[in-house]
Parts: sequence; structure tokens; C-alpha cells
Amino acid sequence: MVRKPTSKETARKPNMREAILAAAEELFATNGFNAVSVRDIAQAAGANPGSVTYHFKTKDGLLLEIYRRHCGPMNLRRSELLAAARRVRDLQDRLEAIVRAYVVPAFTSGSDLAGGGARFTRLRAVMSAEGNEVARRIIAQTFDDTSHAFIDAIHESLPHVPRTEIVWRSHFLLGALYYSLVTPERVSRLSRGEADGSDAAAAIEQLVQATVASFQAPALDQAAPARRRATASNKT
Amino acid sequence: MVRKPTSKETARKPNMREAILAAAEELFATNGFNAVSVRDIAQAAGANPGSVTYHFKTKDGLLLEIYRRHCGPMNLRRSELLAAARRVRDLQDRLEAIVRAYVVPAFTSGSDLAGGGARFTRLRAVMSAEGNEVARRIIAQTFDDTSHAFIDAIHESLPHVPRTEIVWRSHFLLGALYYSLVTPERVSRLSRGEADGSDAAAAIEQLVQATVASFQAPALDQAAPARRRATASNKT
DNA sequence: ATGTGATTTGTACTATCGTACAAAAAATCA
DNA sequence: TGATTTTTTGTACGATAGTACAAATCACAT
Repeated sequence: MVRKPTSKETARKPNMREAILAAAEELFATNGFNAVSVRDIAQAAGANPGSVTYHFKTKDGLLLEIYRRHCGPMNLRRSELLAAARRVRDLQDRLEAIVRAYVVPAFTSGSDLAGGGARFTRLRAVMSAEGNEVARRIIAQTFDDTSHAFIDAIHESLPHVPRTEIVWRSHFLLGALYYSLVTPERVSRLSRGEADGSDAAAAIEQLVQATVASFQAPALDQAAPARRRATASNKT
Repeated sequence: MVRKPTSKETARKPNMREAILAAAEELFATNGFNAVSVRDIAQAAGANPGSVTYHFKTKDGLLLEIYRRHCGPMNLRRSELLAAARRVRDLQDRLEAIVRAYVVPAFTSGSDLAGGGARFTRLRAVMSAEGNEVARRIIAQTFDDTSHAFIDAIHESLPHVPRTEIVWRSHFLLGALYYSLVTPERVSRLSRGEADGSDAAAAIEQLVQATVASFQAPALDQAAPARRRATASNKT
């Protein structure tokens, strides 16, 4: 007799929990958290609204579980790639490898289907823009360590650039990365169809190239002691 | 007898329409469109919910009016600065002037109070992330012309870089710009207090410096005919 | 001062939100 | 199989959403 697979093993058939997670991820990533209702998610997953409550208790709990699901694999992948990058001898090559170790897992997560990593990263971008409280807490706990590790690694390969500047430029990197996933069609539109903003491989290459160049730019000396400056600064 | 100012002139006292606009701008920019209710806006403006309906008919109409209010002055300022930048002889200096002409008005709009430009730009960033339909329409109509003008100007000062790459890199610029306004506290946090992410002047300098460097990076030759590529591309 | 149009207020309507919960169904195991 | 647990369904409740609208109030020209 053929043993029936247990629910843990059935990844194909009606695994409602997974279907709901996938649907929520997709909807949150494209429309934001508040624009999507629990009913929308249930419908997209072919489930009953009550089923969402059963599996995740609250809407926040659902978002939390999406993060919990992705953060581990993604940061693991990043630290593996970062460790490998650190071993590159040539400083120029090492810098590129580090940047690549940061960018690549954001587009292609190791855990699931094609586009899974990009979809989660887009979700993070949208949650960040919406100032989502749940996301904010998770990010501060989970991603700051990773960010510091990358900043330190970059600083090692660019010892003459002050750390503050590296922070700024890696911040720009994350912003560019996010925006590339949020509005890929803008690239296609502005290039009049010559580039495909949804082509992850192309986006990665462009992003890595541009970012490495920005890191290698000469430092703004005045910015190092940024605290004491009497510029006509416009607080935002 | 002292003439009483007409309602058009009174900018100080209870100009409800303006108060509502300002409150909505602030709330939308920090929390997104869907998380903010008309009642929230009315309360923040010290107005009655019905007053919002009276002045702007719908919530979408309110957002529309915010855009209508800012787009004109900001794009005007940008084209003035761009025209001036185009006249710079030295190609290196010209490139920096062009980038600055793009960035500066996004932080400091000419029309209103301190932080007004940055607040509106942050609003645009958030609307873009949320995939807001109203914003999407306005952007395609209003901002694409400006973007093309800047891309063309940059291309003129970097004739050896293919236009496609300039599109990518200016896209990254906008993403970095947006993100700097959306999460300035992240810069402060990651730099351990050494940098102030809310310091617009510092952000502008860092952004201009990094972006100019990225534009000057060597072109990815393979990316020019990007349409015909058989990379293991991961569509997002 | 008074009448008139512009604005503000208060309230109400309908729709939809997140969530709770009991009943039904499915799955699991002795 | 029958008992028990897990999952799904259906429905309902209170809260809040956007918007409409009549009444009240204000600004101002005559």
C-alpha cells in the first residue's frame, strides 16, 4: 500500500497555509499592507477568510510569518556569500564580490520558487515606505546586523573612505535596490523599451556596477565630522 | 480704516483648505495613503471631516490636489537649474551640475515652508511603493518629460555611455533619493549617530557625489543590446 | 443692518474592515 | 471502525471607512 504523505510533506496539493502565505506576500508586495484585506488574501488563495485567522491569528501575524519565513534563508545566504567575498585577495574584486553578496540574495532567495526573493524584497521595500510597525521592529532586529557586517566588510576593502560615507552609500544601494523592484516598468518606459526593468540579471549587473563605482568615489572630507556643521541645512 | 484682508490673502489664520492640504501631505507621506483616513486628516488639520469633502470632493481628489500644487513649481525649478547646468563648459562639472539640478529641488521646493519639497518627494516615494493609481497616472504624465530631459542632458555629457545605462543609473538615483527621505533614521542608526540622515544638505552632497561617480563608471558592454540575452534571467 | 453666497458643522448611510466563534468536514490514529 | 484532533466553512459582530447632505455659521457687498 502506498503511504499517504503527511501534511508536512504535501507541498503540491491543497496546502492552504502556504497558499495563503504566497497570496499575502504577492498582494502586500504590490499594493501595500493596508490596501489589502484579509478577504482579498483569502480569495486569492482560494481559501476562506476564517482560515486566515485560524493559521495566523491576525493580519499582523500573517505579515510576521512572511518575514519569519524569508529572513533566515536570505541572511544565511548573504553571510555565506559575504564570507566567500571576504576571502577575495584583490581589493577591487573583493569590493565587487561584497556588493554582489548583498544584492544577489535580495533578488533570488534560496528557499522557494523563481521570483520569491525578489517578491519578498519588494515587500520589504513597500513596508518600509508605509512605515509599517511590524516590519520596522523586525528590520531593526534582523537586518541591522547584516547591514553592519556588510558595511564593515566594505570599509575593510576601502580603508581610506570614512565609515560614515560608506553608510550613506550603502543606504543609497538599498534604496536603488528597493526601487528597482518596486517600479521596474519605469526602466523599460524611460529606456523606450531598450532595457527590461524586470530582468533581474540585468538589474543586478547594473546595480553592482553602479554601486561599486559610487563606493570608490573620493570621500567628501567635510562630511566626516558631520555633526558639527553650520551649513544651511534643511531638516526634513 | 484698516482694510480687512480677503480670504485669498489670509495665509496665516484659519485657511482650512490649506491646513487640510498640509495635514494630508504630512500624514500620507509618513503613513501611506490607505492607512490614513479622511477623519485623521480632518482632525490633524483641526477641521471637520465634511470640510474635506467640501473642498476636495473625494480622498483621491485631495491627493490629486497635493500633486497639482507641487508638480508645477518643482519641475519649473528643475528645468531652470537644468538649463543653467547645460551651459557649464567642463563636462565633469556639467555632469555634477545636472545631477544637482535633479536632486536639489526634490529636497527643497520653491513654493512653501522648510521641508515642503522633501515632504512632497517623500509622499511621491510612498505613493510609488504603494502602487497608488492616482499617483501613477500623474507621474507618467508629469514626471516622465522631466526624467527624459535629465537623461538626455546626462547622455550629452557622457556620450560614450549608452543611454540604457544612463536610464538604469538615474533610476538608481531616484530610488536612493526616495529611500533617503523615507528612512533617514536608518542612516543615523547604522552610522551609530555619526551621520544625520535627516540633514538634507548632507544627504544632497552624498547623493550627488555617489551618483556622479556611478554615472562615470565604465559601461557594461553586454548590457547595451539588452533585449537579446540568454542569461539565466530571473523575471520579477 | 441685512441678504447672499461660501464655508463649516453634525449626522447618517452604506460598505467593508479585522476578528471571533460555532458548526461542518477532513485527517489522523488507536 | 470509531474517537479525537486538525482544518475549513459560514456567519456574525463591532468598528471604522468614504461620502452625502441638510442645517448652522461665517464673510462680505450692498
